[in-house]
Amino acid sequence: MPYRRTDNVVRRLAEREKTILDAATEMAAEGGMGAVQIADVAKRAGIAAGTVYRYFPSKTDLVAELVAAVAGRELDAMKASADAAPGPLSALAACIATFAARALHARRLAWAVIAEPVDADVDAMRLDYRQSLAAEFESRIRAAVERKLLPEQDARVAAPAIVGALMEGLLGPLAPSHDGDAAGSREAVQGATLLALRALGVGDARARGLVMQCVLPSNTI
Amino acid sequence: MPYRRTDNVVRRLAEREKTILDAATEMAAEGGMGAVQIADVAKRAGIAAGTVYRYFPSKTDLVAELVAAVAGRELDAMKASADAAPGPLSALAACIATFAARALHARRLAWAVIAEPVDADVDAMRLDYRQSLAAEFESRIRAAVERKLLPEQDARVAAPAIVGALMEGLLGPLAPSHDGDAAGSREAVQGATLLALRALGVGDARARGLVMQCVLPSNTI
DNA sequence: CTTCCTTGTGAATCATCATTCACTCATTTC
DNA sequence: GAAATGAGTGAATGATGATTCACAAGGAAG
Repeated sequence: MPYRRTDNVVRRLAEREKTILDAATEMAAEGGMGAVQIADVAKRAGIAAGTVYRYFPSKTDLVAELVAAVAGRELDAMKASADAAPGPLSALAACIATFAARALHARRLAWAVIAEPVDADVDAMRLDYRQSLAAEFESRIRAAVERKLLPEQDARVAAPAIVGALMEGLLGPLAPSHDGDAAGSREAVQGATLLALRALGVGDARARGLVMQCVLPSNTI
Repeated sequence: MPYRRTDNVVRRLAEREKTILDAATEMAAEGGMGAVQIADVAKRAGIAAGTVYRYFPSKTDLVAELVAAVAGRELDAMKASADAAPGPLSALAACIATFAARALHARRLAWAVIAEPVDADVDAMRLDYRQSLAAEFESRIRAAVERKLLPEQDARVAAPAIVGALMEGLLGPLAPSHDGDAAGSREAVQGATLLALRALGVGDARARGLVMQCVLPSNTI
């Protein structure tokens, strides 16, 4: 039995895999998905290009894992803040506000992971995230509709529409920028959340109340 | 004076340019922006690849013209239907509904022209369209806000958010499909318009009224 | 320390497309 | 018809970037 992976080696391999993934994530956060190029990722991770392929069978897989990691974190945060809310409507508000606040905080990365132009293979991966994102909103919308807290509506259309509204309103290239402007960011998040809640049929006054209630605490990024 | 362009030649050249543009548009409508490749466009137009470059200095220019052509048509339709409306709020509703209906009608093309993943150069061109689109909504939102028909809000955020909501809710990969289902399409357009109006702060009841008033006539694609 | 296997390397390869260009073909003018 | 010039061609070129692979280096077992 001339060779076997030692715990030490296993740990080092896992660390390196994480290093690569982190490097790729940083590239995406700084320069968008287009900047995620194997050669550059390898350089940032301090390894050779070929080594990346010892850890990920293809670039598509690498990007898929990166998207999954980011998506998982975001979805968890959304669920946590929503589940902590007192009722279905404030859960919805919390969910939306959390997504908005966190996305705006890491704007470029969020855009890269959700929407930015890339090729078809990678795009398929991102679909999963958008899917989960929409699903999260959708189930909460349904819950609220069932309890007559929202007007009757097709949650299958409403959920992606909310995702789209938040994306374009906060992250997209047309959205105003709030670099290093904490107050402006908070306002933008509140505005977007308000808009989203109203879109679902919450009255303006009620929506404002919900926003006031939830955006401030969920500010924890 | 051994050679000069005859009217006949000028016409033929113009025709061919249009043929190329049409071919590119068809490719985009069928397979998305990724399918717009010079060699394929040339083949569909019945010419050699090199000939395309007699008409367009680069692929980016070709795509820019294609986007501009589609965008112009859409913006005109939106303006026309909005200007025909009796008041600022129904103008807004008409504008939104027209965009939604027409986009859903040529879903793939609309998606390609507005949002679909492509490279940076091309993306810059599309930005103009989104910009104009958002600007169109924005000015109408401002008009309505000024007359107290909508609650105070930041139109700079609201306008792109509406674009995003319509895009994702109707066109995006998560949106339900209504191929050849006219009734389903109309319903989707109405639902999306309703959602967009509510997002801007129109009350549910009022919004429903506006939708009923405008979606049906503006059905003219 | 030797043998064996795994991991790391990075230059070379491949694939994809836009773009070019030396050439042929068409049209105009005289 | 001949000269002149524009239009059309498509194989060759170039750029970009992912992927491979023959080899080197490193750690494990005896």
